[in-house]
Amino acid sequence: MPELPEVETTRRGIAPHIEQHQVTKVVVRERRLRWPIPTTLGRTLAGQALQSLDRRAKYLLFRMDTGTLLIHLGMSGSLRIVSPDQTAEKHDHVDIHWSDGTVLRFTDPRRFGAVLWLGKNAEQHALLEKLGPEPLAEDFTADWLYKRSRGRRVAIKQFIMDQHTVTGVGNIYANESLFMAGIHPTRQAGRISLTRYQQLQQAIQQVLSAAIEQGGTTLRDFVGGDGKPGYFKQQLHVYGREGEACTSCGKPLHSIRISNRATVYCSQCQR
DNA sequence: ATGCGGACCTGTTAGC
DNA sequence: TGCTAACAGGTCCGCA
Repeated sequence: MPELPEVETTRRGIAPHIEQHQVTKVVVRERRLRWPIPTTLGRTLAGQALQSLDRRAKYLLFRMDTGTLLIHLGMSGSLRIVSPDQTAEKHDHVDIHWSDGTVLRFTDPRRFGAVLWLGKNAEQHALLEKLGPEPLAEDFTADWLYKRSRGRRVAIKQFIMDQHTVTGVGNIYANESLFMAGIHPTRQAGRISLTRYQQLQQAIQQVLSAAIEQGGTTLRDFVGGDGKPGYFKQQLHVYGREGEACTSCGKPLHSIRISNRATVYCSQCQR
């Protein structure tokens, strides 16, 4: 489900409700996620205060007194603030209870998500250590994209969806960014000029910032921490629009699959 | 090192 | 109406 804008929307939605509060207990109903939820999680978290809720790539990082709790939403995960008396549904796998009575509920039908305790030195953890730059930070530059791509034959779309190239770009925003930059999604990453990488770097930043402003993209069921859907869907130019007219030139949009992911583009505007 | 395909899951929808 | 297949916002891992 969630790419960077949806994760960021979630973070902003839930942070004000739980920051500076203490965990009272953790209820785990299903620990079989991407990796099993540690059986000691409740004991580890109980009594600890949340100093801040950060995001790195698509990971939410709960900075606690003695370390970091990592949550990834996978394809279908969501986090919501619920009232303590709200009964749990089928896929509500984890509840974290806080000192003021609020409950943070993790829901994930497909169970591709993750809930892991990283302890101290979280940034050295294998999942975080080798991530690329944050797309909205200053170290995400056209130069970095250009240098990293030399000699690489992968399709540019796969290249920018690689979290070691730049974090947070998933299938929707990869399609949208390439359309905005006028780059054909199958073009080899190593055969794109610095000038075009400048356009791509800007396109990624514009698409992601606009999506964050709109509260993310809701295709079917994404809701932010406040339970509201995202409105960026109205601004999608290519994703989910195969066969429809290109918003720029009017030609019907093409649809192909790149590494088994739906890829939509305009053969006229993207080269 | 790079690149590819399979794996992990459930739910919804399209097609017969 | 019911069955089956394809597809869905992610990414890790093993193998060539």
